[in-house]
Amino acid sequence: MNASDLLNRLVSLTKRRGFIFQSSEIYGGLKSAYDYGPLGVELKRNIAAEWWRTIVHEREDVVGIDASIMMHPRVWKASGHLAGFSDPLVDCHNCKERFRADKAPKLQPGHEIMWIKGGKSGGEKIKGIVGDGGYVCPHCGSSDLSAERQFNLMFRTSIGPVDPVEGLLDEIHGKELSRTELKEKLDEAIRSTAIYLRPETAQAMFVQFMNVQQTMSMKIPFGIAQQGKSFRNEVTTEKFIFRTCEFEQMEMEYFCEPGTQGEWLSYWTENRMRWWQRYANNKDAFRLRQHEQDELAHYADNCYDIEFHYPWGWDELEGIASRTDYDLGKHSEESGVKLSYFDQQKSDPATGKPGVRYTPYVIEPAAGLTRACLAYLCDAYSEEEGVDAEGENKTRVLLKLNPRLAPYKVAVLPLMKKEGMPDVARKIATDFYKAGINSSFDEVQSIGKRYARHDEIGTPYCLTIDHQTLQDNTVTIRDRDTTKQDRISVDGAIEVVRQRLAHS
RNA sequence: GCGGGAGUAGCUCAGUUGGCUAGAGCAUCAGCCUUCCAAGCUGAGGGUCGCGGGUUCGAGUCUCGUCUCCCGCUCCA
Repeated sequence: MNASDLLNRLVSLTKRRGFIFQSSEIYGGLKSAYDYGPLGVELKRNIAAEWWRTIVHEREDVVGIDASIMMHPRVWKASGHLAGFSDPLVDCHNCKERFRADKAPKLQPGHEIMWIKGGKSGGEKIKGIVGDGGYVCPHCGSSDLSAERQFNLMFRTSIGPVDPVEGLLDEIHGKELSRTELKEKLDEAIRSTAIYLRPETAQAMFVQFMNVQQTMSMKIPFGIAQQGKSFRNEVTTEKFIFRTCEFEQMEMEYFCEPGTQGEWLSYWTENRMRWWQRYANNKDAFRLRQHEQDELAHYADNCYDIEFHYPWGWDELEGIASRTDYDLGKHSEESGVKLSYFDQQKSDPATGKPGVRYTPYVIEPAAGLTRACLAYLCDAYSEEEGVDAEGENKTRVLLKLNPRLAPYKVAVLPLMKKEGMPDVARKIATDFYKAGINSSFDEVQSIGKRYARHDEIGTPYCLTIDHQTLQDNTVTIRDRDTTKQDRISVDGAIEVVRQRLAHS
């Protein structure tokens, strides 16, 4: 099976079985937006819950928050997103590539150059003059370029019931304005009420640093964690749910003493790698990649990516950045509020007096939840060749999801719709519901088809109620991966499943 | 956004040089049957062929536009 096949089969399976649907499908679909169906939402929540459990609940040094998606516009000014998210882009009329103007090869304006008309495919050699931008196309060298255009990568909307454009209309009514003047007034009017959907969850953790540290009496080193939606008006989108304009993040900001960021970066990269591998079948599908010096964001002094081997190759899953004191520093500067930490355990190196104040450094493990869904689905998808009861060849499709991540933990199946088996099964299923173990009661069609269906949606355990159940109150428990069955008592079934989940 | 490929039932697909009421398998639903790894029988529902124009006596088929998906560029978690 090639890479494209795997992705196609996954797209097909996730739709057919109620994991992932295209957004607004009946209206032709919205570009790069997806809805999580009944099984998809379970998978996504299970992954998120495992992250929260291991990052927040099992640690004394990390607490969670859930911040508003809309924040004060100055947050984005301070973070650099308002400026940094607008990059001037240029289209090449010759080879049709688009590139960033500030990354294009610089030449003196007016300088004469040669390039091959027709782009990469070759063609006629022609001469040109470098334009006012002072650069040429980095792909073909052409100077036949479009104007620079701004693409704002944050979603902008306005807050307040009054449309800012209304007031502007009154103001300019009857006035003769040039295009430039009009654009300025329009920008000003829109900016006056503009707010942005957050392009990352991180900033709230910096902005609320003092509130969290003080109310929870947190001592450095400590972390603030958050899961939630973020929005980016991506120039392009691609590959199913891999990159979408609306996406979900699981981010943690770990505040530490300056100078210790190196060891904490090592600690968290190792910790996070182990976490990803823990729920995967193929541990080798995850790898760590250190950023090159020229690849680092301006605020980072070091950064690792955890990459997953997707059907199209290695690509990003989580970034673990050493962000120095950049973020707290910027917000402190912009807001005028001191965002620092007073460490009473240490003494001031300058004066020797007890207690020292400093701006903490930050290690940020930032994972994509929607990407996690895709990665674990890719990891889980398997096909096994075999023969059916008639001796014909068949393919068994199964999602080998870790039981903790699987949408249903248990399927409760009456062997037949007879002899009261459905009633017995329904009672067992109800006990599982009450025990907080997500389970499915399923009596539709033959037992073989039901096993196959649950293999395909990743249900790790099937409990089957058969003739013997009616005699001695036992059921069989079938393992998804091996298809082996054990016979266990009905009364102990919940405990057996709990034990297996605990050890998976 | 640019270049390439694609879009017919829930899924996978067939549909001839433009020509009968658009089909198959699987899936779904109902009934019968009762059998532990995608069983059988009977029946049913489900499509304005992605959407919108155009050409034509006639369009799933030709043409234009548009939307969406996949591949490449670009960007990022």
